Amino acid sequence: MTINQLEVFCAVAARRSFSLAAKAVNLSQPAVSLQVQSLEEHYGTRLFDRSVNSISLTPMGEILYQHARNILSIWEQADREIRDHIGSMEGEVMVGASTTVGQYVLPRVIGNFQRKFPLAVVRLQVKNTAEIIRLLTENILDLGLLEASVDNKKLACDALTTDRIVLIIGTEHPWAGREYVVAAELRGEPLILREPGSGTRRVVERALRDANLRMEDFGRVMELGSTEAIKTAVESGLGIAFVSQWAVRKELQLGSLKVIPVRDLLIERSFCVAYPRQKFKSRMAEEFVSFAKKQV
Amino acid sequence: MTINQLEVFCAVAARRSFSLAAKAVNLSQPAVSLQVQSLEEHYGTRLFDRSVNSISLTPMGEILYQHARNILSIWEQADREIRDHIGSMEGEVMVGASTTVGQYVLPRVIGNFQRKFPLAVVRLQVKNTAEIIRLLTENILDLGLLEASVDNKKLACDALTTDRIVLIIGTEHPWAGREYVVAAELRGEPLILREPGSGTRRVVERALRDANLRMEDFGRVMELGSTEAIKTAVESGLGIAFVSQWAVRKELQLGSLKVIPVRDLLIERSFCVAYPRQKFKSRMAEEFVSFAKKQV
DNA sequence: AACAATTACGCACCACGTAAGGATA
DNA sequence: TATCCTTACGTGGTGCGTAATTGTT
Repeated sequence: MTINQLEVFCAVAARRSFSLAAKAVNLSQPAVSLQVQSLEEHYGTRLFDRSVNSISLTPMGEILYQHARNILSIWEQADREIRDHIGSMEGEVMVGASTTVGQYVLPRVIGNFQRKFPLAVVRLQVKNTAEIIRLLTENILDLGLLEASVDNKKLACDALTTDRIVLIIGTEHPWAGREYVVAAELRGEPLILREPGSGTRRVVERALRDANLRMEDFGRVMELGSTEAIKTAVESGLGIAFVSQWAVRKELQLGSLKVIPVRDLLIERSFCVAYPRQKFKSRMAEEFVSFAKKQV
Repeated sequence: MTINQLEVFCAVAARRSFSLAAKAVNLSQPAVSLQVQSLEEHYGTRLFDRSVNSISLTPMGEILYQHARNILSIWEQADREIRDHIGSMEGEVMVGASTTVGQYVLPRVIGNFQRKFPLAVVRLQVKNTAEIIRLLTENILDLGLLEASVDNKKLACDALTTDRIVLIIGTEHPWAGREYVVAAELRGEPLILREPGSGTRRVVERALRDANLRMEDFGRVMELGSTEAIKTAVESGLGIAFVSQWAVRKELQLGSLKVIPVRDLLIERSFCVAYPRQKFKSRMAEEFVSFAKKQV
């Protein structure tokens, strides 16, 4: 038996009408009928007297109505208390994040998290992946959000969402009108890359190698230390670049950059949350992990 | 959310073990896990701390546990009270039944009904179908159980169960070893029938006519005024007869009669409950009707 | 290894909405 | 005819058990 069924039953009992109750609980009239019937079947007796013009509770219905209202109020009370308790939870979470995640994804997650846990203190460190992992194994961080899964016996690692690395070009670029390009066309184009050691660079290099493209195949190859710098460079027409789709949401809205699909080059990776396999240092850290996982 | 889920949750909370709880509530361990997970998802937080060796309630789990136990006890209380009320209902039901139903089906139904409503007074009149219908239209009876559906504007009529009319023969009959016979073989056999006006006789005659068999095709055609007399006659080898399957349950168990399927002759009819379309005279009458319908 | 819990998967059932079907004024 | 409730039916979602997997002692 469902709490919902009790709600529907009470709605009918309170209004003495199936159709009004249906509107009140946002169900179709037949659905309400069936819910009540199912209750009646459960008790093996009618709960409502269906006279045509107005229905009324049978004695058994009256009994159930009293108790059902009690149950519903307790249920709502439990709901309130649990949410109150959640809202009043205090605690500190030490979160580490690698660059792209920390810059473009985490702020939103932390914002929503603070809304759910107003008293939580989230301390964020944006470092490169290796550094984050070190801090995690030393138990200085509670959890880390990374651009690739880690393989470390001491750390658990769950996928959060898949990130796509897209090719961006300036609006003046000859490809600006194209629907897509193929990998071979990239030869000779001036390519802008992140510095070595960047997670994004590693996955881009690997994908290009898989597509039989080498660094020497490109025109000028330029290295910049931040994604923001790369975007600016591409906007200025200095070349093309591969960046996370998360990094260019604003620019796409503004129209200052264009994304061109490379038909035979799909670069994807998983954003992951990593945390010590052992028990969490604080419940808040645990909440943060499960919360992050639900943020898709 | 289901009451059942709360029960499962409480079972886990009380035993601090998923596997023990699973046994206690007769569910598989994974099912219990899923129930709890669904609750945890509903509240967006963990309700149990899963340390390996013993699980414990989180503060939120504690809150829910308190309330859930309340809800369950109210739920059980409602159940008890409703059943008590049902058990204490008084009232009189005037039931009419035609012969076969009244003799072989109704006693069991009334027995079960009395168990559910110990204070109910059921008055039974066994009459022929036409008489029952008359008493119903005159509002002398609350409801009638008949061997065929009635078509009467003042009466509602619901099918209860389908009755099969079977061919019975004595144990000494040459067909006694046969698995089945075909309709044509019936020619020349001495047939024993109920008196004209019997519901059973009408449906048998019609079925035989549909199978191109006429009364003249049989050997001696004998008429007896009761099913009991017919069975005795068949047991004595005086002939074959068609009777309701309900009428020969005991004889089949005893082995004093045999049922031979007639392969190309399936005689079926519906046992029906008929009652005035208007409101029931008493709630007990209403209960009897819905009760009878559930007795399959 | 052994035990406890979770995830995966296939099946069956159930709840819902739409549409059609009474019953009553 | 109009209103209200019930029945019929197709679909999507959910609960279940079995089996495989993970994680811990």
